Amino acid sequence: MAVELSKKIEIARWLIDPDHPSHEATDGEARQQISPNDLALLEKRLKEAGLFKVYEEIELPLVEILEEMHKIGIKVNLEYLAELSSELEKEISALVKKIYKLSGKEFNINSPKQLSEILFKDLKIETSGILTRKTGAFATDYETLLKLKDRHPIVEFILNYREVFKIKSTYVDPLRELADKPTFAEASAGKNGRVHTTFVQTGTGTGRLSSNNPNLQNIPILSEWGKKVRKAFVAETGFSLAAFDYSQIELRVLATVSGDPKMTKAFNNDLDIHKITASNIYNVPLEKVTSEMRSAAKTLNFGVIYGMGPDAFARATGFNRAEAQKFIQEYFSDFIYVKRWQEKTIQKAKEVGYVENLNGRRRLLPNINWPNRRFAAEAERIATNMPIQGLAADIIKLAMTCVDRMIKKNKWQNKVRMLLTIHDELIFEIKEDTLKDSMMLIQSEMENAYKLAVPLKVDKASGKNWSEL
DNA sequence: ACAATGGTCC
DNA sequence: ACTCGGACCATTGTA
Repeated sequence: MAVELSKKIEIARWLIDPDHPSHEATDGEARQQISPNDLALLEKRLKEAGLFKVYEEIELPLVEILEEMHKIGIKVNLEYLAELSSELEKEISALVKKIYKLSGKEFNINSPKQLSEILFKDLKIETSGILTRKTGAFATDYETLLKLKDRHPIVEFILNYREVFKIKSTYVDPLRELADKPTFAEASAGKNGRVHTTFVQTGTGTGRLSSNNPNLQNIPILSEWGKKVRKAFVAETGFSLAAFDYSQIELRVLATVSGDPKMTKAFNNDLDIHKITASNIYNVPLEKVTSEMRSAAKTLNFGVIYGMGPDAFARATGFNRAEAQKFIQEYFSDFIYVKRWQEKTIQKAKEVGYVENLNGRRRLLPNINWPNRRFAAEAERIATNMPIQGLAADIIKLAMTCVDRMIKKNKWQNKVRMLLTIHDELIFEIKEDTLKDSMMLIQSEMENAYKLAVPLKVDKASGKNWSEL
């Protein structure tokens, strides 16, 4: 089955300028109908920009795979979700009562404005060190409330309320609402309690996919309530769910693009990268690395990918600014190739006005040369992040195509179903009798989907529901 | 409708 | 005062 012309055009436009909103199809609005001739023009531009391989070998093969994933959907346990919803409802009303009692009046807890009034005016909680918002109200976000925990007993209940309300309103209830409601009619396969997310292929600046209606790429995992949400995603009778995630794919990409010998060596020896980093920046032998040291190193590793500055690193770790600065300096003296690669990448971006990853996927950076340092710095962070995030995205997209091909080669279409892609992770629904064999092959396809300077490592797990993965 | 605030994920 | 990349979505409150 061939890819729709309009889809090709959408993808082509997006590849040329991924941040430009115009590639998305709009309905009623006065939007020029694009003639078939324009695709030829767009494809010519793709070739000129070195984007044609990404277009043809990564994006186009993915179109039908994503359509299939949308049609199949993932099964949710609706009875369980209904119970969970009423359990949450009870929890919410209990918390509401306590909060009203402690505040002495009824108000809308969901309103940051009203909440701020209650906390800092009515209850007269000390405001020292509390940020104020644009609107003038004091902040009431999680970080802030944590600071207030010792100042008033109500805070604990607010925190609990926030969590429970979030779970119910953002996940549990929408999932119930969206079950059996695919976006396209032809995807409907009757009432079987499946949720049909849409993976948007042209929705990000870096090349990643996004997911909406519902977004299944941000289902909770950390909290206990979050795990209960994950339990709602189940395999059909006779099937299991199986998850495969790339281990440290972005840092492996960073090791590759920077050519950093220390980082490369760490991955080639399959060592714990955060521990290695900690050992380097703290100048202690591996055996002397504590969990706190590893944790700080982990933050720093991610920070480097995101272009994090000293302030953000300090805030994330609790170090003061000077200490944070010292650690960052130490990091770059240890991983000097990483520093050099970042500088080179920014330099190049300033010259040509865009960045590109190893496959030629690009992102335009119109403000990287702006005099406004705020904007320029933001563009610089994007410049050093996109080649990493964007290559990781390419890899998983290629892996999806490889796995799809493998499934067809084995005639497993009815036994192995690709359901979800969550940036560095793929989730399948697999018939029991094929579980073991197919899991080995999927893992292998993913690990061999792309050649980096270091191995790609994929961890796998299976279970009857998502929380077991 | 849209901005502001807040929260969940990788 | 503020510098952490990429997404989606719920709710409130104002226009």
